[in-house]
Amino acid sequence: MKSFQEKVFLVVKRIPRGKTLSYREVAESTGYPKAWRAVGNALNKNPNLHSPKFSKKTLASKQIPCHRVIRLNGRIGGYRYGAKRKASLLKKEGVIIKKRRVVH
DNA sequence: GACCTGACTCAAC
DNA sequence: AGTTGAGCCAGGT
Repeated sequence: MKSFQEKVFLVVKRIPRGKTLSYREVAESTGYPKAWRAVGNALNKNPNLHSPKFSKKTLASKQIPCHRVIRLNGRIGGYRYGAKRKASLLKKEGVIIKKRRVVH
């Protein structure tokens, strides 16, 4: 039985480039529709972020694209290395951001 | 097992 | 539009 956070990582991993998912969507995909809080928690401990290789300058997370997970209202939300980086990362992938909000 | 944390969400103001 | 309090949940202490 995979732990909850492993499922989260799995779901996040298969988010296609240029697309975003809300924490709630991710939670639902894992089978825990109301565990969005825990989703954020899981991403915070994301193994990807623990890897020094990907810190600071290297934005792209090849393992887990945690930057594609945003808030329900379209706002960026949080990011271990700052929401700004998350936003620029998203932009680079083709996501349109206006006034710190993601546009569908 | 109880208590605290947090990259969340919702409703109300 | 920004803040606040309550509700939510897995994981760590």
